[in-house]
Amino acid sequence: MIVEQIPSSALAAPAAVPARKRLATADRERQIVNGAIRFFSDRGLDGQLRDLAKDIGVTHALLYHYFPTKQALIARVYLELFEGLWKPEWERTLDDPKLDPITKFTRFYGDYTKAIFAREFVRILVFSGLSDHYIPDRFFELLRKRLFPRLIRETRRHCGVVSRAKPTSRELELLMGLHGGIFYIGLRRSVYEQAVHGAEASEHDETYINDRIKGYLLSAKAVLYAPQAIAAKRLPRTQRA
Amino acid sequence: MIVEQIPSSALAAPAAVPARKRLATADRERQIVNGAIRFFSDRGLDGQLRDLAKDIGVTHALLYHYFPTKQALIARVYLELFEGLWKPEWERTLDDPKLDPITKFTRFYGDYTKAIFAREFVRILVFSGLSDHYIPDRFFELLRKRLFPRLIRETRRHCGVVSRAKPTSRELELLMGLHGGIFYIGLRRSVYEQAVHGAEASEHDETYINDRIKGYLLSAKAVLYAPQAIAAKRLPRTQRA
DNA sequence: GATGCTATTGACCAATGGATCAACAATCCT
DNA sequence: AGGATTGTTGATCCATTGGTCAATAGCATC
Repeated sequence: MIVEQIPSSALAAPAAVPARKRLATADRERQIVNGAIRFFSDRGLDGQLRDLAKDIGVTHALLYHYFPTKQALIARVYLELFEGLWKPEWERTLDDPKLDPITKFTRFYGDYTKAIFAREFVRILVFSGLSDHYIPDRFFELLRKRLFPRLIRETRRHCGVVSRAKPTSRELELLMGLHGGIFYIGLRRSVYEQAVHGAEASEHDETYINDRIKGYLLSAKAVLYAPQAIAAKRLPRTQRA
Repeated sequence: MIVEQIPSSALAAPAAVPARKRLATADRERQIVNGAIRFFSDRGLDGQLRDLAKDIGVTHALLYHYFPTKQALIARVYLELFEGLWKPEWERTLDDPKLDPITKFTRFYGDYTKAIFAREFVRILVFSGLSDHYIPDRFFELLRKRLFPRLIRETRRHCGVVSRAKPTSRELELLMGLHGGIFYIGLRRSVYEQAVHGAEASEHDETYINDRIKGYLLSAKAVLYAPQAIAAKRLPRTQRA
């Protein structure tokens, strides 16, 4: 997604530094935007344009040739990072009548995390959350509308419940336990920068995520839809002698 | 924790603005530190000292009378926020031989979240994670040493497993699913600022958290320690026809 | 009420950093 | 090759911001 893909000449910079390289407008813009995504996701939105420019290998004045203000550049970064993130196929998978709930959950989260765990995305999501709330606002809107209802529906199906009623807070919060627990992997990796389960690589994510999915679906059955669970719903809390 | 508790006179500022109020050193320092915690947790560590000073109601020069540099003030904020966070009683609860695992988990997370969900802490934890990693580094060290081993031990006990072996990645990651899912509540509330399950207040946290705990312990039994789970451990993933 | 201590301030400094612009030069076109 | 086009730069502007300091004014003590 965020890999530099500049025509050819731009990257080939051998020993002799080409004092001034003139790129096609579109190419330079691409280069700046990609550089900005990487830069801002790393240093935060307060990062200095002069440093960004240095990273790219141009003068900071040039940035103003392509973007009127720093804010405009950030807006572009937001846009770029956000659009193309959501894959409509995810919804198709979750709606596919031929798949069972576990498969849907597994396939969805396997692919979803591949996109969502991109370091750039995780960090800018959080940066944005801490300042303006631009990204989280839009992102959660997406999740609330397109994702969570489907996952609740599949959870119910898995548990043999047929209701088409609006998801309850309790159902949603149990799901958020799964969803948030999964996102936590990305947070540990890209924000806290703590080693996630031994290996650095994200190769084993899928195993652990599948464990969690299985656990979630299992517990939904017992916690949400078992008779005693429904009975306990009214109690403020489970008081223990 | 972070509530302003200044002697009396300092807060009573009626109509006539007391042009210059002279406080005891300790009181003013307290006021500055508390103000700094709130300020930096809100605006980030890049917030300007002049703004912080304005919030407190003093000149920014005064801050330099109490702290030699901005960095020193931030260090103090870190210190203040971090020390006094960990309650040794948590370990006592988890080690109490008279309690069963579910009770331990429930009591622990009920109390732990009360401390950890403080807006100031969540945000500074994340701010720090995104820049230096001071807080997350120390905090996770704490969790890894004092908390996770105990929770794994109790998980095993709950599942009727007696091993005293070092926690496996798989066990840890399932636990991280619970732990991270719970932290996610704080993240949604204090960083994303998305409504958490309808109500703004955190009154119902406990109910939802208890659901998750029950779900976790239940699924641990099935996912980690059931015979087929142990057999499946070696497979790269659960291949589904 | 006079005196001394020091908490507090306003003014100032220097570096930072977003933004501007005239001048320059790489590429394209004829 | 010569000229037009425009991508690119260096110099500069100015508001911001961390940090300093001499002067001021609360408060305690006698």
